[in-house]
Amino acid sequence: MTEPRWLDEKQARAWRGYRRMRALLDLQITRDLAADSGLSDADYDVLSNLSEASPHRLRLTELATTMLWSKSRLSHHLTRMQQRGLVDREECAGDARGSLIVLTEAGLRAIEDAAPHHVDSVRRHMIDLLTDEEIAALDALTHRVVSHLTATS
Amino acid sequence: MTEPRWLDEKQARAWRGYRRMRALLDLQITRDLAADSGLSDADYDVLSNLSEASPHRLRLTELATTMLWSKSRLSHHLTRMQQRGLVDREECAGDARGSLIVLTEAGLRAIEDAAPHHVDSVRRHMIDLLTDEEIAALDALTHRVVSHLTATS
DNA sequence: GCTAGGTTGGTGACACGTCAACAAGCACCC
DNA sequence: GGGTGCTTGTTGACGTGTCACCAACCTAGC
Repeated sequence: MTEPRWLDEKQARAWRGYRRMRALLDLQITRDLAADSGLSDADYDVLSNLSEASPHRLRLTELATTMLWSKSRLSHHLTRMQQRGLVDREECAGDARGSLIVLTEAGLRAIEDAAPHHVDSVRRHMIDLLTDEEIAALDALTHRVVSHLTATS
Repeated sequence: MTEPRWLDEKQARAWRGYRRMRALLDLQITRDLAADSGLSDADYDVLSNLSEASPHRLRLTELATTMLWSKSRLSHHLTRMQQRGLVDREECAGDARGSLIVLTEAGLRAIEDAAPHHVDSVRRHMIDLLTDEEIAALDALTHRVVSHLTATS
């Protein structure tokens, strides 16, 4: 490290703002989700990904990579969700190692009940507070950062 | 819940982009921090807050509220950091219940060594990828959301 | 003073995440 | 077809976060 290039005033403000929003928004949305639906963020993400899949089932590895989770974490979490009846595991035809994660009836009901509340929460605490220009800027900026991060690693 | 107002295309793109950036950026910055300095995000935040305090010490409750952490979490984390010699606890003159969290010499060295690398990481993976207009938009937008969230709760 | 009610920090039990290791299965190549 | 090496999903141990509870302490009102 030669001469560290510190952030200037504006950059520092933006960075700290981002960090703080991130933390507060997380807390609030987690709270709302738990109060409205009894689900955790993690539960919601798993259910939502499964519900968007073709016949409501996905390979564990596939689910893990799209969620940016480790297989281990997902496996642990799925056993807990399985005990609550939200998902199930099926054997995978064609690959005897694999297991298919299936959305159960109860899981489908859970995500369908939760989604409207969740969208409302996201709107109230973030989206509806932004102008169209800010939405566009956020879209552009986040996607640029995302492609940088997925290219590098 | 009457008629749920789903997100339109642009809003959904921005929201998903935000979520994905958030996750990827976290992973990357955590990785960098661990590789460069052997610190976790949590460690860094604690040390950075302490180093900015007047005589390098803060009440536990004060630190917890500025970090948006529970006192319990902070207390647990501090005992671990204390075992590594990064912080220490002092008795609090004037309030026998309280304890002052103090930055040790080693803790100061740790944060001073870590900071340049950390700033570099933040620049490379986010700040330097944004235009000045985007920085300004991010600043405005995050601070609006933050004040909404702090006002409500 | 002293009592009632709030605050402070800590603790133990439990939920969750990470990491390393593993058995089982696939795929390829000779 | 039988190594060789990679992939898949699971497990156990351990580090970390959450929650409920607690003792010690402050503060105000009487």
